[in-house]
Amino acid sequence: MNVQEEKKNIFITFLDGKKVKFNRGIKGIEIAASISKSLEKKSIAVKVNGEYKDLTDTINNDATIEILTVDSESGLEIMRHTLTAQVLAKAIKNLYPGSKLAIGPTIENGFYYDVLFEKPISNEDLPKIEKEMKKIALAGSKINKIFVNKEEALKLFFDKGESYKVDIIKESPQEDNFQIYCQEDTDFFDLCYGPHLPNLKHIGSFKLTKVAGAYWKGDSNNEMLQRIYGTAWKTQEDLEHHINMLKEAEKRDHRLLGNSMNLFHFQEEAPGSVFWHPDGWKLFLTLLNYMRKKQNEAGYLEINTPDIMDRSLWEKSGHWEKFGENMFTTTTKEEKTYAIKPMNCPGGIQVFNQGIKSYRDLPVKISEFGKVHRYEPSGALHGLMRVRAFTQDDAHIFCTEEQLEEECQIVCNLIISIYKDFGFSDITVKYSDRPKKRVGSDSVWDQSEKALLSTINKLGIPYKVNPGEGAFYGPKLEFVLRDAIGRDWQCGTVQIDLNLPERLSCNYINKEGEKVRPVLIHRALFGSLERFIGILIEHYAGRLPLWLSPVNLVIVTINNKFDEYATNLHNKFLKEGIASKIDLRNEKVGYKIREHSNTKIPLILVIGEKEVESNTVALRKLGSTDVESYSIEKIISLIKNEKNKF
RNA sequence: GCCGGAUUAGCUCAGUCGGUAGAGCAACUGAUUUGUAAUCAGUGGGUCGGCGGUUCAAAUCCGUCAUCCGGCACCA
Repeated sequence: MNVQEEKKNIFITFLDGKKVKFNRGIKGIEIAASISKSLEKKSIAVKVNGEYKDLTDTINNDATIEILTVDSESGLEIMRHTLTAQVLAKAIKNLYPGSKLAIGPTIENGFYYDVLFEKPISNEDLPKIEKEMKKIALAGSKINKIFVNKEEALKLFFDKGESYKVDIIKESPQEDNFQIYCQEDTDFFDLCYGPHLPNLKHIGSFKLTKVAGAYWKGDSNNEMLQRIYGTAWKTQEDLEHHINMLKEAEKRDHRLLGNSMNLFHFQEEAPGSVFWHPDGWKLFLTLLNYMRKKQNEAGYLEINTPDIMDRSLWEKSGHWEKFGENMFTTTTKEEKTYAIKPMNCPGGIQVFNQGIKSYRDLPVKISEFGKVHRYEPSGALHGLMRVRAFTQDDAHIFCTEEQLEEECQIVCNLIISIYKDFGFSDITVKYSDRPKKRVGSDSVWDQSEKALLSTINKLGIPYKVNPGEGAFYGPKLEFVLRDAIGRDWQCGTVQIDLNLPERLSCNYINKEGEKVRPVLIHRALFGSLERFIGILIEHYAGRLPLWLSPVNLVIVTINNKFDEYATNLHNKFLKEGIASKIDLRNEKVGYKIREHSNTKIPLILVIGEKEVESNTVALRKLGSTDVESYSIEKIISLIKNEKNKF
């Protein structure tokens, strides 16, 4: 090959490894066309060396490429992106010419657009906007792109009155190659990093789902815009499938199930605080006792500390300054100010500080099922997931710097083994480092961050980094579980604290006979019992496994000839420690079964003539229509085995 | 806290143009004695979230507060 040719040609590598020679400056669409007519038609964008590009972008160097269609995940995302940035945005401008567009990105399963409307819109306006979007999509316009420099871009959007776009351009570090996308035969254009569909014929099925508020640039000091959410799919079938999934997920909502299972309620006089009903409290205690057992086995010592302590202690700990606005306080007649504890650590440390500790005592592991109160912002409250009063399965581990990493690992292993018992496998772990608002010196932070990072790396769990999201006193690991509707909630947590031991003067005597500071690990495994119960209810859709279920079984009679047999059986179960209910009502079996199925009792035992004659029970498990026959002894041993599983 | 929406019987919800409230389920009473997800009939049940205003008249219109819902921000 001569030099001339080398200049003219580039080599394109396809995903399957095939290498093909093309002219320098070839476009993605031309490569697609060279493969097949149908690919040319189906293609929507191209991935060049891992970067998403428009089909009309030129490729000037050797590259590995992938031609994208809406069949792929990334192709689908591009479709959603075009839908929001070109179709939704244009529909909004058509219907509300005075509105200002901010940003319109894609999200999991869909997209949103943030807009400042002259007059606020509500959910009722969505069908109208959706109709306009369909009209625009149906036109199937070609999408063209032009490049402009910063000055030109600023002028374009300034003239249009799009002040948010002007802001974005102003803040951009780039000087040239601002991409402006427009639709042929219309005057609509928008700034975008792309890529976009080549035309609107590729738009699939979509639905606008909700309107919500959102701050400009996500900063609560800025004005609030309105955010329109939508979901989009390749086909109508996919869309309907997704909507049905959402509907099913809504049925798992712990707030609804908690009501129908009679577990708890909330009321106006105590916003964010739970009224636990007998069965809910039973579940609560089952979890608490489970954790108590696990922690005893792991060498923790359980304590209990005051709920209300003097302001001075909270000032000393730093909470008063850093956490004050979230604390409930109370003042006595003598005008002494107390705080209701928002955290258990200062109390726990007072227990550690009693007496002199030797290095031989470490690590000291002190646990407390402490109920904490936090004045959470009203808009944050959400069923059991976000409350103002909750019980933590809290513990504080005091150890030497040498022990720190190993102790963190032991805790992480414990968390994972515990989540396994509840059927959680896909746990997200987040690592958060130093926030802006913090106490302690930077060298202390360096040390604690290093310890936590190396712990998680040794453990081999994949994790995400949340820069600046740590607690004010130290970096943390968070174990995140997902609720039925896909919202993430922090449950377990491991936090290193090199600050509080200093502030509250913890120490131990080392080998050399010197007083030194121990390192403190805060950790919670469920996190909050309330939140964990919320997650559990949604995870199991209310069908709690037998060992957790507040009611193990209900005995249902066919008619009142069998009352005596059923009552004896019920009493026998109770004696065996089985949570049994009995239903002797004069109702049809179907009626009783329906009712007890709705309250999610795991086992229904039906008693009729057959059972009385053969001294058996007819067992129907929740969610199944099969009926099995068991002898009394067999059913008792089965239930007891299941109950004592953990 | 912020934006939008909601609040009517124990629960789920209807209530038109402003004219003093209705259904289903549940509860209660009676009949029915029933074999695996709703037997029939009757009865009772409401300061329409609180307070204020407009009006001859307010569940309905306006204001305000509270709570809840969806997000945002916050989240030790």
